[in-house]
Amino acid sequence: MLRITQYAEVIVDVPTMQTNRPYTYKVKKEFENEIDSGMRVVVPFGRGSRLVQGFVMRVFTQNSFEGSLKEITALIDFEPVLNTESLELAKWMARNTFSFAISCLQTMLPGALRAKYQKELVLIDGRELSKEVSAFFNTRKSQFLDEQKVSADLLTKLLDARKKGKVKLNYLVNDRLLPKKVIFVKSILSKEQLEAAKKNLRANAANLKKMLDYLIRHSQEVQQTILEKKLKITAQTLHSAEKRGWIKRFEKVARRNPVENMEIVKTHPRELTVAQKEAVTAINADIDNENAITFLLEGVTGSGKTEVYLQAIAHVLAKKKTALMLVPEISLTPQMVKRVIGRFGTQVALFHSGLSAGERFDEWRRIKEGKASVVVGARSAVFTPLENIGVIIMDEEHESSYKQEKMPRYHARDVAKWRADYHNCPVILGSATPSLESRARAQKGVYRWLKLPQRINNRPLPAVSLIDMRQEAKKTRFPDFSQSLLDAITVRLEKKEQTILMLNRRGYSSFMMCRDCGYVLNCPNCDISLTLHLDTHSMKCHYCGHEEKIPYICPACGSKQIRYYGTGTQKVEKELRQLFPQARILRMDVDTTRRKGAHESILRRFGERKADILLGTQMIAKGLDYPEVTLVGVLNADTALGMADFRASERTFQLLTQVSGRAGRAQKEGKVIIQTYNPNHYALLLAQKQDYEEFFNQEMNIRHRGGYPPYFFTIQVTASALDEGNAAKKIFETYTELKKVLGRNSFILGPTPKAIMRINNRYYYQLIIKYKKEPKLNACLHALLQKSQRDERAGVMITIDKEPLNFI
DNA sequence: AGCACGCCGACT
DNA sequence: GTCGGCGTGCTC
Repeated sequence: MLRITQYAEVIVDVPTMQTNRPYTYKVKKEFENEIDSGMRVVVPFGRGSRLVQGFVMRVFTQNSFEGSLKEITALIDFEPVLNTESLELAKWMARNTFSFAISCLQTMLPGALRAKYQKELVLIDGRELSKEVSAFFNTRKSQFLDEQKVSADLLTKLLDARKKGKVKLNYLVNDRLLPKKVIFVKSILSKEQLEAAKKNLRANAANLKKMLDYLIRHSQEVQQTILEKKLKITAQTLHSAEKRGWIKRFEKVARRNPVENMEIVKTHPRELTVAQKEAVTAINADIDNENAITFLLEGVTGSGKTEVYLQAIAHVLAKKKTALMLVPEISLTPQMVKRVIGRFGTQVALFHSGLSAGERFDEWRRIKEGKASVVVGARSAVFTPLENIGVIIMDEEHESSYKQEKMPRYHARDVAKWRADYHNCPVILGSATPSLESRARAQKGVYRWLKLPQRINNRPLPAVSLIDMRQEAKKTRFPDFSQSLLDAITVRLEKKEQTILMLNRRGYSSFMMCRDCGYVLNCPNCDISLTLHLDTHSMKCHYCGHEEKIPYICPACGSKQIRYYGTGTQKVEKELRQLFPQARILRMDVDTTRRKGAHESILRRFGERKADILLGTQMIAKGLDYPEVTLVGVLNADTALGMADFRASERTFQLLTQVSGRAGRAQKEGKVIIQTYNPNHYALLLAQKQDYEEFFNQEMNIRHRGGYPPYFFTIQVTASALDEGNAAKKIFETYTELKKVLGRNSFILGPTPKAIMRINNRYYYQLIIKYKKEPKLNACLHALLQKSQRDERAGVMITIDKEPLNFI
């Protein structure tokens, strides 16, 4: 019988421009019936044929590659981890975001499925080894090599031994996949035997007795940790019971449940307002017609957008389809999660960065196996392998966290629309303050525009006052608090109502400066001042992580007159405690929420009214709904306005509108106090009035005059190098190249050095292309990247960011 | 990324 | 003469 040789196109895990294309491999006979596209494989790559992970993109029989082919070493998966849709999406994304295909493929999988490489040194000839090398092997035949842990001296000796053929270097590809093993406990005695054992116990063996009592009552197996918690006993007791032959302990594979300890209350569909009903009807019609259309659901805070989402999801589920709901990381609060799970139960899968690698993997697997039909998650959830999607929802669509800031620089909104096209289903973009881009598209009829103009029960919007801090700051001893805000807090404390205080920290930090000579402590690697951290008692660089002691003497002039400028949450907390010693204060910022679950626990405590004041950064602005909060204070509304970014007003308006919505959500009337140094700025005045329409009009005018999005598309090209001159040279070369190609209706801003020109000793230069229509631009930029491969050798890197959100 | 090849200077 | 520096090219 004639056998046909199979070949496979593989994308290898070598993230560089040069290797960013499929390579053809021969498929061994033994894999012929197993191999499929979307599987991960191990392949030999490069001259040394080191083993790397790869993704099979295509299996075929007609090979056109002329050179000699290597064989696939091993299949990592029994079945594909990526389906056809994911592979197609990855290809599209790589092309559209100027990213490596391998990076796109990797981001679609949970981290646990990403390859981990280990280097193994194998001893071949043990004679005449140096002392250090012998000590490294320490009688073993092979040893793992971690370059980070081995001294530079030993490393050269090891590599030397390798060159002499005494030692061989192997590359191992491991899976990080880790099914969770849980220890279970089960009694192996009968009730009678247990009773007998209990009688023979010493009188003071209280823990053993507790355990025997439990076992007598419950004969089924139980998880060890749960038993320990329930009976307040330790593993010690269980070990001793095992030794006595009462119980057996054994391992089981378990699902990690991210909402294990959450109390879920069943929720029911709510009565809809007229506007909500109209929205649901319109959406459901397009769900039924399998229309890949985009809706913009614009509704003020408290107008019931979530209920619209939930009813659309219910409609989809009734049709035996699935639903994807994207939420910003920051508003994936327990409140929101409870509401969705309360409605749809165990078919909901959660997907966000707060989960451990194991939990993420388990949720991903549930989705893939079709055991979850609703996915709620942050940005990366847009890639979850749901099949037969009936609706995709993106809440708070204006949120900048939907755009990934590192390779691949995708926007979840674009991916959502791509998938909606693939599945023929509608997308719902929801927001109280839509991005100008989306709102403009709705106006032009590109999106279907749905509005929820009324708050539920016609609750009044809270009264918002702007406080001019230019005057106020002079009056008080505490420059962060105006008298009006202090008075308002005092009243809430007396009435036992709650207060939320927000500190806008974007582009803002507390730094150290010498009063005598003006010296500012900067990072040695980056062009940025170090930030004071009171919890670790150190000065840290937020870009490269550099950390050093807090200076008490000026390093420049030796003066002791050192001051700390800027407002950090820690400093404000200290001031608050002085001002209101009787108040219970909770602080929520990156420092207090780093630990897993800390975020939830702070919010829960506040929700249980265990604190009077919640002080935090932007992260408290969204999604919270506490009826007892009647005062919201924004300490510094305008730090974002000071930034040279055309989106500054938009961000400020969105944030203030958002945070104002936190006050007075129940019966009690809410009050919002915004402290600002720019009380006449239109973004602040219109946020005060909660007038999105007027803000949209004014801002669009400004964008039109300045030639900014949404009137123009933008692309940012960055060149970076260790040597400043090389980076500058490259960006000017790029500029000249682009000038040749661009039409007369397109513009280039720059080239300029970036605002923070040096990060981790690399210098950054950038230019921004503004265009309306440039059909050849994509191809041109790809050619540019292709050509700059040679410079990459010299350490000059080019990155391209389509529609960047940060221009600095 | 990682490895080999090759072309230069400074050493046994 | 050869050892080793790292610029350049290539990986199915």
